[in-house]
Amino acid sequence: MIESMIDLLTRVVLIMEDGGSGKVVVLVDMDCFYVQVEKRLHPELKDKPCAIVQYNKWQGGSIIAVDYEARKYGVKRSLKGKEAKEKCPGIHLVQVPEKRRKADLSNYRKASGEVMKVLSGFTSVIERASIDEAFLDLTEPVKDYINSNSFDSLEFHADLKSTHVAGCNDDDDTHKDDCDLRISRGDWFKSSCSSDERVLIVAAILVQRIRETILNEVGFTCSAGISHNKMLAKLAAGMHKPNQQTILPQSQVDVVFSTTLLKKVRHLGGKLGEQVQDKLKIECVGQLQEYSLKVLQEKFGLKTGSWLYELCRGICHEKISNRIITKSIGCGKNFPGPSKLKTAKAVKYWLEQLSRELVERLEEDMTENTRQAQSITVHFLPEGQASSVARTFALPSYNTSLIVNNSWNAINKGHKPVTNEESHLTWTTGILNIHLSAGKFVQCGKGHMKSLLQLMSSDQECSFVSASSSHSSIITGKEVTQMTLCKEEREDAVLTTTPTITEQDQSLETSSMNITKFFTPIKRKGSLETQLDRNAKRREVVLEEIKGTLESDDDTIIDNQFEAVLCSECGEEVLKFVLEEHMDYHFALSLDKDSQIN
DNA sequence: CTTGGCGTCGTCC
DNA sequence: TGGACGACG
Ligand SMILES: Nc1ccn([C@H]2C[C@H](O)[C@@H](COP(=O)(O)OP(=O)(O)OP(=O)(O)O)O2)c(=O)n1
Ligand SMILES: [Mg+2]
Repeated sequence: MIESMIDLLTRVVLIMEDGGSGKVVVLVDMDCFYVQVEKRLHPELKDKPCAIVQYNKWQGGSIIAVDYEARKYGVKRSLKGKEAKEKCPGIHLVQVPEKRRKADLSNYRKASGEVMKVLSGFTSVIERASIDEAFLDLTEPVKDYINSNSFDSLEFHADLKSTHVAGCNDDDDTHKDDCDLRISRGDWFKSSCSSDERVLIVAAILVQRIRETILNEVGFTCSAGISHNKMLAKLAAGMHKPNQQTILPQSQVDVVFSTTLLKKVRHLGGKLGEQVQDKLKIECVGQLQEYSLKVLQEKFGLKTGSWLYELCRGICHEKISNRIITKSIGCGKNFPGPSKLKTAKAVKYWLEQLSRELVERLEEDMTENTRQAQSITVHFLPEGQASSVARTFALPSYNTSLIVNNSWNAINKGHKPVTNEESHLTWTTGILNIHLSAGKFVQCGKGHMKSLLQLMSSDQECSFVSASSSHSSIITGKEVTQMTLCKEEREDAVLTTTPTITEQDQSLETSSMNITKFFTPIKRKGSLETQLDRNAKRREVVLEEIKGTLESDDDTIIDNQFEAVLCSECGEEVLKFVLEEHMDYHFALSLDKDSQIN
């Protein structure tokens, strides 16, 4: 009787563990990503120790990515270029490209897009987690693979050359030799008769294939973690790098967690992790199992408490959203100490630079993803303040002047000039950071067009799925007359943040899409101009743009020559009869920027 | 110019 | 809703 009770309880626990869910979650993480991007561009650097720096004027610039050769010398992120040279004299430092006097990350974003596109050929459920990471839900592809392939377990061993199992004997780095992984992992493979573990082995075969495809098609290596949820997959991915993959099954959670530092777990790398460590006097995630749900909730709150309670048992309900493009597009710049922005002119200049970059990226985004941002948030950090201030305004069209103007007004409201010397504004306290971010995207367009990327990623058969099972399910005939707020593609798993024990209904068809309409509402200013007559026409164009914006701004209608208007280029009050002269200033500004592009 | 600089996402209120 | 803040890459 008592035994059967215990048995029942054990079953309940097993079901609650994510291993019991049968889900397969993978994190793909590119190896030293920016370095690989630059090495692809400059193949002569391939076998050299290498790091990426931005802004090399001060102390040789800051390092933001380091390859594995240079890491051997102790070079790491956040070092100055100078310091890296001291540690590794042979290191090659590649600078981040600059445009408009700021770092330009577009190369890396594009490369990231290439990777996401390859990934989307393998499963319809992908979440872009960062510029170089994506979570994949391989639950369905694994099922399909099992249903369409008769395999014997020996085949696994041959296929899984770069695969580790977290917490196994050979899993620490004590053996660096080429010990035969098939033998060293053999025991685990043999004893892995639970279906949860079997699906992870199958997943490893698929992931190996995915990684090979990425290498062949875009030329980058990556590492991967293979498990049942995001937390475990992320943890596993970091265990063996570069160019390797790690399985972390539920059965290995306890042994792995007994030595895993709290801060290594996703979301515990910051203040919360420190709090947990300090309040409970523990170091490793596994030690959290000693505490009851009640105690954890008392100490850390209801939500965080139950999250911790499950987390330390390998359970994590975090949803994998279906999205391979960003939900916001932003750009910003710091102006530390000596370079802080002290004058209105300086602030306006940098607003102009940032707005131009933003509009450029937004326009590319619109053609690529048939969507339009509806709002801009400007963040700025006044000297002396602990944190930055944010103000949001509507973005009716992709127009640089409008963004500059509204941002300037926002900054002026939150940060009044303290002194006004000789007709130009001077703040005694400067601006240390400005950031512009566009968001609230709406899908747009007429007809049932989809972007190229969406078509290729969602509508096609998964690459390793046999022809027997079809995932395609195109919803037709639905009328969409307005632009629709961008939402993630979903109709799949029901995942709650509470530990409900629900059998996942994994229906066969998983790829549905938003019905979108084709849409081309934005005027392309000067798009037909040739390079030759560009400058000749430029002035006119600038003037027209400025006037156009002035008139379209409700509170800046020009009535007579002596009225002061808010210039939409800079937000400054300008008398109408000096407006033209004032615009010369903006014209000069625009030429300045053109010259910086080259 | 002390963990930098630039960029994303999610939660809380 | 927007805005502050945390966490991450
Ligand atoms: N604080 C950070 C962290 C990362 N990155 C950029 C540069 C990295 O190349 C890329 C990916 O970050 P990762 O943390 O994944 O680091 P790497 O890919 O460079 O190395 P690893 O092989 O350890 O993943 O993001 C950055 O600019 N600033
Ligand atoms: Mg990486």
